[in-house]
Amino acid sequence: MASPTSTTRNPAGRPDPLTLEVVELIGEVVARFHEDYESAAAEHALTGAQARLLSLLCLEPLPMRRLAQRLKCEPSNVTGIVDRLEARGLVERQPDPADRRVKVAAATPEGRRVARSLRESLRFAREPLAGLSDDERVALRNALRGMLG
Amino acid sequence: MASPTSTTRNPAGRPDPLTLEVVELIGEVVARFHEDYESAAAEHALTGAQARLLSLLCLEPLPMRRLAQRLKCEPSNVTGIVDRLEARGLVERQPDPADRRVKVAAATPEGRRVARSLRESLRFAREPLAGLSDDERVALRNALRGMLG
DNA sequence: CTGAATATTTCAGGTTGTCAAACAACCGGG
DNA sequence: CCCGGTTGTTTGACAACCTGAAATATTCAG
Repeated sequence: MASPTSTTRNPAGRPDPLTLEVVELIGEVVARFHEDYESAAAEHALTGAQARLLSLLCLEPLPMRRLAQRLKCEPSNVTGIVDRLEARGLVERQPDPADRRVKVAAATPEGRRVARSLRESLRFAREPLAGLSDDERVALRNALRGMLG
Repeated sequence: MASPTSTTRNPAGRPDPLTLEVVELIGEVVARFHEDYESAAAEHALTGAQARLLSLLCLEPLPMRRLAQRLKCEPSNVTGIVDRLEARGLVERQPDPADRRVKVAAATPEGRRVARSLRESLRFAREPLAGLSDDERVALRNALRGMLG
């Protein structure tokens, strides 16, 4: 379809050096991101899983089932995580008037406060991003969009 | 020091929309990366932690202590992971002739084979990267380098 | 030689994750 | 209406990961 001689197409067969380097770099960024996320969560006495779940619930209340889908894990696993957050008053289970089987998990005001504080303490990508010029940030955004699209 | 009116500098104070979007995008890339890594590991009957440790040992044998440093966890944790890999013949503990306290973990030939197969099955970043042009890949590489520098 | 420091392991305890089974509630067809 | 199948949540048993403290063995400095 495209370029006559080389470039642009990279069929999984033989990874070119550029792609390899980018993969390597992404690996490092992922590692740092995770590190920072975990330690920011720990500063708020949360585990990574608890922080992710709480952040989700701060956007909107969700039934346990949907929560499991978002977190890509089994619903039975979500039960325990919500249990622990509920025991600390950061989350509560509400009955769903439309379907008495489902329990909707929602962040409490305290939970939202903790989540906000958590979000603000996340320097993970902000700090390294500060070292980039606007042009570089735009290029980065476009490349990332392309990867996800 | 730098730009007169705006751009380039972004002191953590007020995150601009561009930075916010990039942070969001990085979050998604990180999530996908992790997903793919875990499932690639699972295809080889490895957990994520086991896959990371085995990959490290394929570069060079390492004492338990250093392994813990690389994995950013406690040495007592490494004991168990190496135990399980050793039970499957993928890793072995060797005595260090220079210091009888230390045990050096090394990948076995079988371990190296599994690790190679694992590495090859990692489509995580390769596939999304395939959708990018060379120019975009170069821009992405430069931005990532900038973030890590 | 003695005592402090280091490398590894063991143990107890907590969190995350899976899977199978139980239970309640919904829903559609007789 | 009621019955059977499906769906949402929880519970239980189990494995892995992870931490912290204590035990053990070895090194090293004085």
